[in-house]
Amino acid sequence: MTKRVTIADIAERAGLSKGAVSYALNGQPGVSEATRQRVLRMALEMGWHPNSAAKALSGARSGAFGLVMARSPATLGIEPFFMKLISGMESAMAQSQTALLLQVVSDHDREIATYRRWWAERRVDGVFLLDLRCEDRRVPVLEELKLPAMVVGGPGHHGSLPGVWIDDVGAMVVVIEYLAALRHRRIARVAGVPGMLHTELRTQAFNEVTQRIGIEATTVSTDYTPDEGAQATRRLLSAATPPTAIVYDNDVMAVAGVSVAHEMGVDVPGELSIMAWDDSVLCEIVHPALSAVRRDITAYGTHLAEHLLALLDGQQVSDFENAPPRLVVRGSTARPTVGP
Amino acid sequence: MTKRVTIADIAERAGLSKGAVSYALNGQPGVSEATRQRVLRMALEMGWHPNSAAKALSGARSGAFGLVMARSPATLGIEPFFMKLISGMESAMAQSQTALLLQVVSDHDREIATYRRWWAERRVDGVFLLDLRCEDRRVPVLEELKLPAMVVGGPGHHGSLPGVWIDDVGAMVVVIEYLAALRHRRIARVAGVPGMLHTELRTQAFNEVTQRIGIEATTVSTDYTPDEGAQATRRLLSAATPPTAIVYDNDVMAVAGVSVAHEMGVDVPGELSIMAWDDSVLCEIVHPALSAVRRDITAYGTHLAEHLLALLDGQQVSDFENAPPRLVVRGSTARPTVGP
DNA sequence: CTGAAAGCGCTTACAG
DNA sequence: CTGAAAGCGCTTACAG
Repeated sequence: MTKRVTIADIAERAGLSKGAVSYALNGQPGVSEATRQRVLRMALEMGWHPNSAAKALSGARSGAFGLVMARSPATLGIEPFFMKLISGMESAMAQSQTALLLQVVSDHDREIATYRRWWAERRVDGVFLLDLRCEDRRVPVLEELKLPAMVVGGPGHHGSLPGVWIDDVGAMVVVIEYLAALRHRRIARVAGVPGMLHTELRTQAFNEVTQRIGIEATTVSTDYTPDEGAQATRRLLSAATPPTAIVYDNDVMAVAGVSVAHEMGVDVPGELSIMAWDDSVLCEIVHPALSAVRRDITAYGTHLAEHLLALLDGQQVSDFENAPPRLVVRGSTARPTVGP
Repeated sequence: MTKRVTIADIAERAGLSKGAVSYALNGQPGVSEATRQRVLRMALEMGWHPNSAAKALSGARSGAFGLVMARSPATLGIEPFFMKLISGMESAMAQSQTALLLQVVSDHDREIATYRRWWAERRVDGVFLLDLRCEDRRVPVLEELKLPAMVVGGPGHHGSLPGVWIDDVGAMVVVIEYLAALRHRRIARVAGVPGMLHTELRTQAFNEVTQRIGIEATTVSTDYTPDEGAQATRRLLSAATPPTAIVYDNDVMAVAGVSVAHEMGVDVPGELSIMAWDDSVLCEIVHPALSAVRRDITAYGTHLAEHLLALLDGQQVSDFENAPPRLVVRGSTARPTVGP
């Protein structure tokens, strides 16, 4: 096991040319079925795996997809979202022997530089674009490079690149209608980073549905960190007529919100209902456990990878909407006990 | 920008052979300084980047390190540890144009299969081995493959592979002595997965120091999930003489512990002090904020990558101990108000 | 100091 | 159905 086996070794042992072995191994026409079986058996026996560099160099694919995460060190790793997404991607990629190249950068400039370098180096066959913005400089770059890409987000604002998303608008409607049915009349929203498409879609839906139902609505923007989530909560609860329900744009800010409520002596859910957006194990471990909008992130990742693989196979890939989110009700939401 | 630039293009433009261009680009002797500068300028102008496959195939490195995470979907992504570690690794790898290949698998069998495949495919130049166990089947496999590897953990039990670790034993001594100084006399430990080296090292240190000081000690094993952390806490607090302090092996279990205390009406820190092991933003967002053992995980990752790069450069790489952890005291630890 | 050539391990037209 | 050969884009001894 100290030397790597090549197709030349197999060819020699089988008494064939390297070309014939290659055809056999790749299921190409040009060899008899008997020969193919013999070669496949030998390759397995000898522990052959294709040299990824040689395969890539001879025109085939590099066998890797790229994922760049542009985030500040502070927000890195606190949301379970990304590991789940990655895990879902890989379960689809494993079957086609595709690896995942991960790069963490500080901003979009470096992210774009990474795409250009990967393209020039032929490092990856395609990429996943995270955190789509309404005006996203990265989209035209990927279009220009003709680097196959799947956008994590939508609908809209992803140019000619195919997008995969989850229906945020519908979920927001469900959330607000539920809270309204519980007789909440003042609802606030602690939103994520402005300019991100899903933030804007949710804000727009929030505004529309609250206006339609006749609910007093407030939105506060944050950078997704628990620190800003806590500050936003303090500000909202310090108002003359504070909201009786707050909807947070992620799980960690909602957890921070519960802590602020404790700190200020505000009863959850008696005086304040709290709703988290991505459901996660975090929502279950705080007290009270948090009601949340649950999305199947692993399936999201799987769909993204499947579509990117299809794109490379030359198939027509269109946009795709995942299964809609579900509302998971736990102890943090209830009919308010304090009158308006 | 639609066609990739190769050294042949540069050679033609410069009126040189491909070999000369290669020497110039790689800082090898064999070209005059003037020629080298001219070639470097041209390469930059023309947007040249080496084709990673060609480079790898011609005997050089693949330019990638591999990281396999063997975890159940349930525990995936809840600890900020890994993203921080990865981020630290990449900051060192970026300078040497090395990419990170990430693979998520379900168990060690698949992890080992991944190492064998990566080796045969020449996919990676080296790997990082996570979650070292006392009896670790993966170590002899990497030794057999002669795949350069850095072990995340130690000291000990990593065979001939170099390890990088943080002093868990010393940290445990500091933690217990601190709690003892606060007059805690019954301390429990909610430990991670048995068989993991750092779990065993901490347990051993916990037993030794509590015995030396004369403290009543209990250890409960878990799988690191908040669910088991919560259950362990309930069991400990239901005892006839419950502990007045609990040390948890990660942050999410400590947060779960706080929730259980709330749920059972146990005052933190009055009746129960809670200490988390890895400090993270989670510890800051709960109420009360958690005292914790803080380790510089990003630096940990950076050291790991630096050492693996050095190993590939043929340097003598020995084991390395990171800067010791620090005790960060917040609101969850105090002198117990209830007598023993 | 420079050029021509072989080789890395594959794939793929092109002849037989 | 099969073999011999060129080529992918680099690196690196080997001659000049």
